Amino acid sequence: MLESTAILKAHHLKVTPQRLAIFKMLRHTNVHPSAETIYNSLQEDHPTMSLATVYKTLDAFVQNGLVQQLNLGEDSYRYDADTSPHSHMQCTVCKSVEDIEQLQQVAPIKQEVQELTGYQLLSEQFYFYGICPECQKTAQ
Amino acid sequence: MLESTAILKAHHLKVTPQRLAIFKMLRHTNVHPSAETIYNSLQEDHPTMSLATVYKTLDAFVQNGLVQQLNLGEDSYRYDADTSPHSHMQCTVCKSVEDIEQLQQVAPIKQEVQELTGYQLLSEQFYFYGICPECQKTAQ
DNA sequence: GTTACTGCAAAGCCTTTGCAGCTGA
DNA sequence: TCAGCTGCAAAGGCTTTGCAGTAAC
Repeated sequence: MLESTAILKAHHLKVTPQRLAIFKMLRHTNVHPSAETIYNSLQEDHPTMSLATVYKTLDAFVQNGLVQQLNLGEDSYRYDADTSPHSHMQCTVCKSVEDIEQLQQVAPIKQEVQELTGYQLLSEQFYFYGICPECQKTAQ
Repeated sequence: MLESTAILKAHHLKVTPQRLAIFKMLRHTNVHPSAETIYNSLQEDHPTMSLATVYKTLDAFVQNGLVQQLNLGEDSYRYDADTSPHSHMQCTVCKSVEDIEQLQQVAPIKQEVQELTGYQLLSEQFYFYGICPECQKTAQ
């Protein structure tokens, strides 16, 4: 994995401790945190960092394609440092979000949409909702 | 098409002029309006109706499965009276939203996700983004 | 030395809530 | 009648903005 500092520099973003902390945290988690979650989890190491800085930083990352903003129909956005094209799945019980990488069936559906609509397709977001294996066990 | 009044009654919703107006408007449009758009377009016929009533009404409709709430990553939600399972496509230029009905490739991707994740799949939302035929012409 | 970022507070915006009065069934 | 809806105003919650001070380069 490339060094976080190098990636920020490559995008002409000034490397500050706050930015590094947010970026590294996002790259090392798979929980798809919200701005508030990020803020809280960095409170201990960066007690003076403000929520506004988290938002501004996340915005800068999204603008530069370093992070992807997820809109799962909750009250707030979630953020994902995995920028490869992939889908997301949310458990309707525990609200956790999982990445679904490399679905074979994405290409055919994109092609069908393109043929059907005449749109010049730029991107897509697939959100799946269901009950995760863990919560299925608990329910029994 | 079933009468709007009958549909509301069937869901034990009191039939008020405001609700009828909102429901009919949604059933006769394909622009996927926001709460504010609905409010504005009904101002002439229902000048005393408040935005809060629009929100409360839309919430009641969504709870009863009469209307579906769309989350396209804009500042506000959009609403769609077409409750059949279908996908949505938004033009990134003119921001218009189109329904995409009966995609053949939805079933295979759902099956792939189910097998891959072990989730009990409940629902899904597919959002496509691109440039519509109209805007493609304009750009040339 | 500049440019751009941080942090605080305040504001913005969409949406929800509380409540008194009204109305549909 | 009376449960439930409307409309007004106020509040809520997430996110953005303005600005002075500060830090990165």
